[in-house]
Formats: sequence, C-alpha cells, structure tokens
Amino acid sequence: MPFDRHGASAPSCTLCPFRQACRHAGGDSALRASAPLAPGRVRLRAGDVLYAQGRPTLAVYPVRSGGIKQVYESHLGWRQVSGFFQCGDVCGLEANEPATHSASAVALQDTECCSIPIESVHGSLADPGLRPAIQGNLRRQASRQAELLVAIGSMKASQRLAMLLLDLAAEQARRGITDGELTLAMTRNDIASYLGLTLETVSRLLSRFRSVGLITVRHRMLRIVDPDGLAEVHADPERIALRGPGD
Amino acid sequence: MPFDRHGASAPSCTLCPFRQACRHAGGDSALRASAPLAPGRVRLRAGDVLYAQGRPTLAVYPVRSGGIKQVYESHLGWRQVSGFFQCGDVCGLEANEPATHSASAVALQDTECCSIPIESVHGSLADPGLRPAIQGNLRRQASRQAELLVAIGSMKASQRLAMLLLDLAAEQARRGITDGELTLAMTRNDIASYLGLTLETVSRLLSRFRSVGLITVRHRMLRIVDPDGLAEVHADPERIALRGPGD
DNA sequence: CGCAGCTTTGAGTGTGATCAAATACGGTGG
DNA sequence: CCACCGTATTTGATCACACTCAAAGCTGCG
Repeated sequence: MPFDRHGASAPSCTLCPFRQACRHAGGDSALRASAPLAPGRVRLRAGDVLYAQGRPTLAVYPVRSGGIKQVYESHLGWRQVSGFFQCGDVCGLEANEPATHSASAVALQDTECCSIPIESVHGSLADPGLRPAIQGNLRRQASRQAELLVAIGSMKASQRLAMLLLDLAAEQARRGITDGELTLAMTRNDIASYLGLTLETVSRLLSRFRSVGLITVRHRMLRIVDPDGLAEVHADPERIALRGPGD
Repeated sequence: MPFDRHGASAPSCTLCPFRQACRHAGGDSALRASAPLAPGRVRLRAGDVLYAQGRPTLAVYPVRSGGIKQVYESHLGWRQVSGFFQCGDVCGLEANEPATHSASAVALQDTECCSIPIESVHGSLADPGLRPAIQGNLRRQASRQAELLVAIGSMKASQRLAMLLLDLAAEQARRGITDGELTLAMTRNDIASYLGLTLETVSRLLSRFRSVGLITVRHRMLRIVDPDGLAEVHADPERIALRGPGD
C-alpha cells in the first residue's frame, strides 16, 4: 500500500523558514526510497504522535505534507486541540525555547515532516535571514491563540466556526490557493475541541452554513462559496443561529 | 488626598526578576516625595492605561503595589481580560520581544510600577542570573494561558471560578501569604470577562461557594476556607452547580 | 445627601449539550 | 469483489446551564 494515499500535491513549502535546511537534510531521494528513513525526515500515519507534551524538545518539525493537530492536556487531564498545522507550518516551534514540549503533536493523516535539531534552530535565530521568518511564525501563532481565547470566551458557536473557516481559507491563500477549496484534515470532533463546542454542534452548523448558501461541504471536502457572508456571520451572531428561520 | 488610600502593604517584590534594577532606578526616596516622579517609576490610578495594545514596546513594568489587568482586543473589537498582575509580576514582558504590545494594561486600583527600558531587558536576558527568572516568568504566563483556554473551552462555570480562586491563592502563597486571605482588586465584570462568563454568573457562584462553606466573601474581601473543597469543585463540576440542592 | 458604579438576587429564556438512532464511509479479511 | 466492522457523520428530541432582562441594595465619593 502506498504511504500517501490521499494524493497530497507537491509540497509548496515556500513559507517554511527552514526550507533551505530541509533541502540539505534527507534530500528528495529519501522520499522515493522505502528504505529506512534518512535522518532529518519523519513519516507519520494518522494518529501517530510526533512528540508528546512534557517530553524534551529535541527538534522542530516543518510539515512537508499532510496535517498535524496540536493537543494540550491540562494538569487535571482535560485535553483540547489547540492548533492545526499544515504544509509550511513549523510544528514544535515555541517561544522561549522551553526545554520540554508544552503540547503534543498528533498526525491527522499520513504526514511527512522535516526534523530540525533544536541546536540548529538556536543557530538559525542568529541568522538575520531566518530570524524574522521564525519570529513571524511565532507571532502568528500567538495572535491566533489570543483570537481563539476571545472567540471561545465570548462568541457564539456560529461565529467561532466561521472564524475557523475563514482562518483556514486565509492559510490556503498564503499558499497561493484562493479558490476557496479546503480539505479538512481534522474530524468534526477535532474542530469541536478546538472551538470549545461539541461535534454535534459543529456538524449542525456546517449543515446550516450549507443550507443558507455560505459553503458547500461533503465530508472533508469544503468550499467557501460566500466569504463575505461568512465574515458577516463572524462579526454578527444573529445572522446565523443554530435554530433560526428556515428550519 | 493621599495617593494610595487602599493601604497597600510594603511591597514584597522578592519575586521580581528586576528587583535589583528597580532599586537603582528611582529609589525609595521617590516613594515618599510627592514631587515629580523620578524616572523609572510610574504611578497609576484606577482605570489608567499603563500601555495600549499595538503601541511600541518601550519598557516592561514590574508591579510594586496595586493591581493591573491585561486586556486583549481582537481585530473585530471584542475585548477580553486576559490576565491579572500584582506585586512581583512583570507587566508587558512578552515572549519573542515583539515590537508592539500585544495587549493593553489597565490599572485596577492605585498602582505603582517600575519602568525598565526594553533595551535594558535585552541586556538582562544575557545575564545568567536574570535569564532563568525572566524565562520562568514567561513560562508561567504561557502555562496559565493554556490552562485558561482549556477551562473556558470545556469546563463548567463553577470549575472555572474555582480554578481562578485557587490560582490567586497560589500566587499569594508564592509571596509567602498562606492564610487564604485574598483581596480581589478586579470587579466581578473583570473576573467574568477573564473566565468567559457574565458578571451575574460570577456573583451567583461566589454566593453559592460561600453558602456551602468553601469561602467567605464580602465585596472584594475573600477568604478561602476549604481549599481542598475548591480543588474538588475544580476537578468535578457536579460538586457545585449554579442551581443545585439547597436552593 | 444624592449620585454613580458595583454587587446581589430573581424570573424567564435560549443556546448548545446530552442522549439516541440512523446512515455513510474506509479499511480489512474472506 | 464483496461482506463486514469500526469510525465518522448527520439528524432528531430533550434538557440544563448560563445568559438576558430587571430591580433592588450597598458602597464610596462628590
């Protein structure tokens, strides 16, 4: 069975701050060989753990293909999805360079990552060419985290979901894909956990968004038909409710 | 009228990583003098803005007395309290040393802060004596933010409030005060915003906690009577509900 | 003394959770 | 290739938690 059955397109990792290092480590030959993986590359299947919360930070992992979810577990054992990573994102990169991972990373599908030793990252921070890219990465993450906190804290379910969809679309746009096509690598449950909802609510809202013509969605394939409409939902909860006119 | 009417006790800033620098800048004489404030010190009254989100980061502000709330405003204008700072905490210290403040800081009461120029902070990061303290500070902040996200995302109101009270008590303990006495510098509204609730819910829960003997509370004075009980509430939502037996 | 802001408490409602069942899909093995 | 099974998803019915609206009390301050 081929490893990557989902037909991931050629990685467009031009956004990855470490793309130079990636090219050196491993090399494309490792991609085609089914032999033991060359150093600097990690292959994961759905559900595999890239690294676990609390374990020493040995490396960071730019995603080359596939998808990763970041899962945080509180000290009482409550678990919550705290982020999604796709091609071009750097997984495991954290502010303050803590000695241990502050969250776990789990593959959502067949996924391939580079592996940059943490010492090498420290070196890259001195590189005036890489430092801004890395810091920009960290800033975007922090910003998203803050927006998420506000969303979960005070926005309605429909607003939160609209926010996520717009966010995912914006990520796609950063990669140059602007047609509104999205492939949701994560399950409804992952989305629900990320947004502080239940999977039923997410499913119902997606159906509702579709029924009013904001999106088309079938399983993991999603297309944003009306971005402006979604933005209005994000801004105004009244515009779309779980139960409203047209039921 | 004296500036500090609330009778803040002598600052026990032994936790502040910058306490050495504080002592040099300004000096205690500035405290007693009603003359113009010496450089390196900032005095605020309730509601005053220490710094605003998006403005350039010029300095960090260790709190010497009083209280500060951190307020984040999303790009759509949704505001949420994202943290509280008291004596010994360092306000404005952020990971990645971003060029602009990622949130605002507003005084909750009459407050006095030191003012450490940001360049000086950069220097301190090289100091092997200060760096661990500063990074520990940042790590605690990040950890609290993550716990808060999980709490708001998936815990009941009573659990969230119990968490905050235990957190505040733990902070007091770090300062050496272990009798469970707390003075809430923030309003019910601030607490509600921080926890993703409404002020009525917070008020009702405090009353309920009191009625079952977990705490005593009168306005801003709060005493934790049964820390273990609170911890159980934090772990198990069933233990205390907004509406339950004994109404 | 009166005003303004904060807090408490009450009554009613709505959103989203919970419980439950049916369906569809993907992977596996016969 | 097809039957099977576990997982993911959809949809429905009901319920509870927390929000909303409302009013009154308390505190501090001018």
